[in-house]
Amino acid sequence: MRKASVKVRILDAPFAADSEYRYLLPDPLADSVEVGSFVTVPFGRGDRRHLAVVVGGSDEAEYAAADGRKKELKPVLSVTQERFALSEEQLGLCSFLCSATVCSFGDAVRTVLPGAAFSSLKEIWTARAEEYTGETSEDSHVFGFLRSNGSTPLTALLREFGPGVQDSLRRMRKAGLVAEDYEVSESSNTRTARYYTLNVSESEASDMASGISHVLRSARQRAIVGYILNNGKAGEDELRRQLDATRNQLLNLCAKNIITEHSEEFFRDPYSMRGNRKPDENVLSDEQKKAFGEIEDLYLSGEPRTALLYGITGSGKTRVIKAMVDRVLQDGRKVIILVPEISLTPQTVDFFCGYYGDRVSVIHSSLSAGERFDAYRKIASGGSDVVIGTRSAVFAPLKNIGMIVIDEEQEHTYKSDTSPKYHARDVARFRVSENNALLLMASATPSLDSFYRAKQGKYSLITLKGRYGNAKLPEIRVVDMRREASAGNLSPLSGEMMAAIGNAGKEGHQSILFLNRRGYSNFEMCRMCGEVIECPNCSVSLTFHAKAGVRVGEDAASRSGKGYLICHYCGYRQEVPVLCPSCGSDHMAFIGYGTQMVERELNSLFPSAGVLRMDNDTTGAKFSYEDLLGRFKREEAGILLGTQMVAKGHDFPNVTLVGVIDADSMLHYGDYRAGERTFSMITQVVGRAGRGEHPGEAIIQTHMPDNEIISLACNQDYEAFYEKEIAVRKSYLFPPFCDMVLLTFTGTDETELNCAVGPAAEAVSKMVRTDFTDTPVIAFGPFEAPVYKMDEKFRIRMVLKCRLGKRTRELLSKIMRELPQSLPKTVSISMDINPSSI
DNA sequence: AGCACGCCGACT
DNA sequence: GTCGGCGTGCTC
Repeated sequence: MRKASVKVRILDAPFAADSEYRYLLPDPLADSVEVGSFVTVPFGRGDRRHLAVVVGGSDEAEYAAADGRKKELKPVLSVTQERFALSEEQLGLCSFLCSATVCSFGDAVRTVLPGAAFSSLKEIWTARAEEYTGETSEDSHVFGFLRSNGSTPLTALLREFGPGVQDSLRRMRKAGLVAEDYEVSESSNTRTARYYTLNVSESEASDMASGISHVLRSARQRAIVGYILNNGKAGEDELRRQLDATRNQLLNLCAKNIITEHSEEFFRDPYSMRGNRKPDENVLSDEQKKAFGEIEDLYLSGEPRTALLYGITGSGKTRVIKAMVDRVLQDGRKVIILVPEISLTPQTVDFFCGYYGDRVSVIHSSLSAGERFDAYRKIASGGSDVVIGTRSAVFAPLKNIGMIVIDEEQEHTYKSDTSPKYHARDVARFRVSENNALLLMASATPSLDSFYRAKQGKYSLITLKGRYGNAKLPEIRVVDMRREASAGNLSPLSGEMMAAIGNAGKEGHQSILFLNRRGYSNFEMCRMCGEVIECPNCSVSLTFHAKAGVRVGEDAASRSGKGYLICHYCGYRQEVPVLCPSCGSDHMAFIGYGTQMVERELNSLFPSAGVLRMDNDTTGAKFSYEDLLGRFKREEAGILLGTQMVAKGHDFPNVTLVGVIDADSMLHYGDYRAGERTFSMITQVVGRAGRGEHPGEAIIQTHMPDNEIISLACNQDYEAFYEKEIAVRKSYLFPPFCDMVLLTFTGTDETELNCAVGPAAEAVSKMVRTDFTDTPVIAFGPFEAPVYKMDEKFRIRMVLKCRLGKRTRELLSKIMRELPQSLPKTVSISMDINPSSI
């Protein structure tokens, strides 16, 4: 680039200082610097070197400083990371992310590039003189250290000498005694995760863990064995975090042959082996042909368009999508297909991998950093025509995108829960308009947002009504659990449910049961004083989890030693108290039920059926989803019981019964989307039954058979549900009739947080009042977060209802820039625009 | 976030 | 009179 200077964005600048800066472009660098190049530049008073990305050129060589005087620009020092240079579209994506999520430019760059390809500059110090000729003894120590150890990263020096070392280094640099160098630290590709399994029988392990056998004298080692026994296997990270285990303790246990160490060698791309399917058999029904035609017309318009493909489960959405992918590839253009979660939608992934073989790149969460990087380079160099993956795949560096597909469009996994908190749908819309391409969203239960836009004509609505083949929607029965209770049945399973499971088994069919609550019992409570055992780090009750294979009685004494109380928010675990910690009574009761208890119930009711439980506790290890689903598909078990994860994915032709054990459980979250989520979940689960030649049946257990959402879900009537729900949203002003911004104040010191929040909220309200006298922005709060204390941090929130636009975004950015300055160091703020849950 | 400038209290 | 506390404001 032949320019006097360049405009850059500093990558690790603090949010308040995150703006465009200009630097002189020295002649020797001019040829290797382009828009999108990564460079290093001196920044701040100390002229520390920072990584920056070039966003443009300029002819000027000076700038006006804050005091109005002209100042000379500093020079660009070097060009680095040339293989990562950002394309025009990627730069645009970064700016888009910044404004859409209120994040720094650096955060955006790191999101667009593979993983943490490079995090920041590593500062390395080296002695540059033979002898120390300075004055202070501190300096002489540091100098001596550098002399004898050679070049040392600053982080290591800080560890060795403490924060004062920075002053020493600066003094000695002035005297020419030491010098720093910088290198870009790329996250290593060789990270191998280690995990451990038992090498002794369960009963031996159990004796060791409880101390009955005296093999293990250290409490820590006993805890480790107990943990692995309880979980089947355990990762090293997990053991370090949960039990403070050290590598030495683990090696010790390995040496005693009690546990075995494995390293994560099968971390490879599990989808690379998928065979080829014949590229034919995609015969569309008349209705599907019509849908395809409409979508094709939108695609051919040559303008950015969005289509919402709405069709009930089994209506063949995937076939229509496949036909469109073929159509786009024919033109030599590329396709991105987003799925909610790879391991939960294996059939979609298999389907496309089968057809397109090597031309597909799959991006999924279990790729190691190195594999992720390889996939990125393959895609960037034009080696893939189709990219299929979870939300981050929306950033795939494909050129000439013709279509982006979002399958199961309503899923909340498309919204990132870490900063920058982007929604893949928004990013997809941006890329589609950059590429004049088509955005195709598909769902059986679209989000209210999208269906509303479709109804308004902003999206083109394409509907599939028929279930193809001989598949019919299952017959649905609703069971009133209040009646069960008054008839004396206190089991989580109603008489009707038990009978149906039994019948399915007798006929050689399988059942899927859905319960959105893991663990054994919900919580432990004292009958005498009402005390509920809570997590010490979070303001939530602890859930009782039984150890694998252990039968559990009803009182605390019989449960102690047979499991743990576990926090679902931070992972904290403790033994089961037999006596109430508050009043000392021994009347401790366990309330509520989860998947573990239902599993036990099923095993005793149907001892020969075979029960597979699928929840977060049984799918911890890599590929255990695939294992469980595979075993169920091969009909090694008659009953699949699990949380949300049983609702999606595989076709199980032999499943005739689907049971929703507690349809109400999700309705009671204080979230305006609880209804939407309940509806979608029930609809999905019900759609699992009767996909083969046998008619299906669904049983829905509820305490509120008259609840409108439950009954609409039972009737599978999405449109009636939509009409009802959209009216509620309109009258209470919720999305899609407004945008929501969630502002969270987090602090470790409760008093300091509480003192700071009042004035901060007042400052926010004031900004809203002064800047927005015309457009309505309504500020609510501050109030405590639903889980006020989590992982030893306290959280207080504000909610802004507004309409996102240029000015509102500026306001939000101003809040994030200015508010932190008036907050104590222990309090931080974060912002989530249109959060997936409240 | 660093880093320097600047304006007040406990020391020689 | 000076050293040093950390409040305030800027970073091309």
